[in-house]
Amino acid sequence: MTPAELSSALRDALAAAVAAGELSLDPADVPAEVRVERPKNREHGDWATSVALQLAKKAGAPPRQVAGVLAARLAQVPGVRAADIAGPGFLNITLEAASAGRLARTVVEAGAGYGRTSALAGQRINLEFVSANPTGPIHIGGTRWAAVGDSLARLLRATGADVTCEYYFNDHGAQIDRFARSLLAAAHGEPAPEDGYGGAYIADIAAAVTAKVPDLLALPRAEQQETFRREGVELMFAEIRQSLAEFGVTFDVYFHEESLHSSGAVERAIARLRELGRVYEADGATWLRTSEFGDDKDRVVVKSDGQPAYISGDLAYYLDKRERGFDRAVIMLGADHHGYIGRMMAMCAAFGDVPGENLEILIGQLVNLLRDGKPLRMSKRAGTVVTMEDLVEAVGVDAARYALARSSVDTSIDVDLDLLVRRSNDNPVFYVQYAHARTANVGVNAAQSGVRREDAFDPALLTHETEAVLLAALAEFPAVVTRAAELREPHRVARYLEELAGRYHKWYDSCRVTPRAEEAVEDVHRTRLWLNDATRTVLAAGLDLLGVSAPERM
RNA sequence: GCGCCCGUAGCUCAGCGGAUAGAGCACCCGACUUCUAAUCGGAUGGCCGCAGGUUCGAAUCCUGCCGGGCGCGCCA
Repeated sequence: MTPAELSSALRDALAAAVAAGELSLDPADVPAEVRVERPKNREHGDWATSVALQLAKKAGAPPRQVAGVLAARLAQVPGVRAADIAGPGFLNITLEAASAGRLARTVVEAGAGYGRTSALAGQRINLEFVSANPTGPIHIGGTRWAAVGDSLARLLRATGADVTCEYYFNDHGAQIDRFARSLLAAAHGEPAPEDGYGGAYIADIAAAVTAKVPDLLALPRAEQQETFRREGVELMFAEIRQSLAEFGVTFDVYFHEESLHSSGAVERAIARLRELGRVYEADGATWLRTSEFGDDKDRVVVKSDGQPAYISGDLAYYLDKRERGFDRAVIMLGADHHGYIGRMMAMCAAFGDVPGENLEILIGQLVNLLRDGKPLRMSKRAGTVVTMEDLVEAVGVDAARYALARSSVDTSIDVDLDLLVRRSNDNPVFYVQYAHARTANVGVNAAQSGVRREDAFDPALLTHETEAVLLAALAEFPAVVTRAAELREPHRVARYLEELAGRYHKWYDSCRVTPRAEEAVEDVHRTRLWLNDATRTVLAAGLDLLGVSAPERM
């Protein structure tokens, strides 16, 4: 019996009790869905609901009495072993072992499809993340968005959404000029410009450009700079894509800001807003009335020198996404950009859309790097940047992705390089991966011992305490996936996997799948193999949602 | 000054308004004739920043403080 089935049974019991006059409750007050949850304390059964507490006032009866009515009816439901009233009015439900155990087979037969839902079916989502400027390698912050964003995309797809992952490539504007001048300076052995970029990669890129364009340094300086700009951006872009690919992250669309300017999309977006009466001219500039939509002040979209302001690209980009048919544009930004939320949401509203619905902005807090337990200050200009490549080289893709994705993006996280470099088991990814490897190994041993799933499945034999606990965790997976997708919180999957791995390890410790040498193979072994393989299925599916590998051996 | 995020065990962090607030690490004690000990069992460790409010019930929601981080441009 799955939590969903139990929830339905509870709702039916409630409705029946109302119909029978056992509860004086307005049928309209019967909740459409009765939530069941796993009690923290195992002594409180497999599942629990607080529905009686919530309905007591409306029913005009003490909570425990309401719970009693439900308990009597629920106890009649096949598969339910006991329904107990506890505390102020909780209803604690214990399932028959066989009823809970059947899930093992359900999971194995569903395979990778177990946990997939249709919660977000029909939604067309454009998910934009990383979008690091092509003026340097992806640093640690961008790496966090790569890990979290890619995992979120996997989650959204697992819940039925149609997702396009997009990288907004800021290849337009003054920063690119600074980048070009930095390359130029490096090629001539000059120090980096005051407002430019430093670091070894600048010299590397400059050398690569001069190697590619042989007589470059003989050209007029302005032409040199233009070539460095064009070729440098191209090389940086290739390097970024390469790093992302090695990190296991690929985007469906790499969107170039430049194209918005060259295609006239920026002008069209501003013209649209002008038609809607959202812009005005003042002080020689063109302004957008964002303050009418909750922003602190109006924003300049075309500067008095005639150049489009940065936000104009965002206007055009947002409009472009909507015109491409996306219901929702979801953008992940670092905390240092949270000041944009107001104007971005106002822009969304100015177009006549619904902020928070058509446009969703996820703000992630920053990553603090530690070395020897001390904060490491990063500076792009000084070249003291820890890049995605540095991190991967130090700890590997799996550990890096897992470490960055297992915490809520609302929290700034500390990543201690020395800790991760040590490759110690401080990193929970090993704990989870090891559990998966163990399930695989158990499978191999079972096969060698002649334990075969297809010979028997008798869920009534899964009676050990650790089995009930493990099964309950497996049952929760679809709800975890759905909730993680809806809340855009991939870290929930990681935390769940750690919990599941722990329960598996405990079960492994007390329940053998393969008999000892002198023992015969029995149905209990065969049935446990189903449970082992069900756990393996969920661990693999969960790790996949995080973009982390599920090794067969470690 | 204004805005956003955070404040939970020694450390890093979980915790959809529910029961005795959890995990990993660190520290201490135990379990390797093992289906892989990268594991498991046990012990220790908490004014959930502070003060009010809402509620049958608050770490969770609201308000105000305190502390930390990050932002508040005709930069990109």
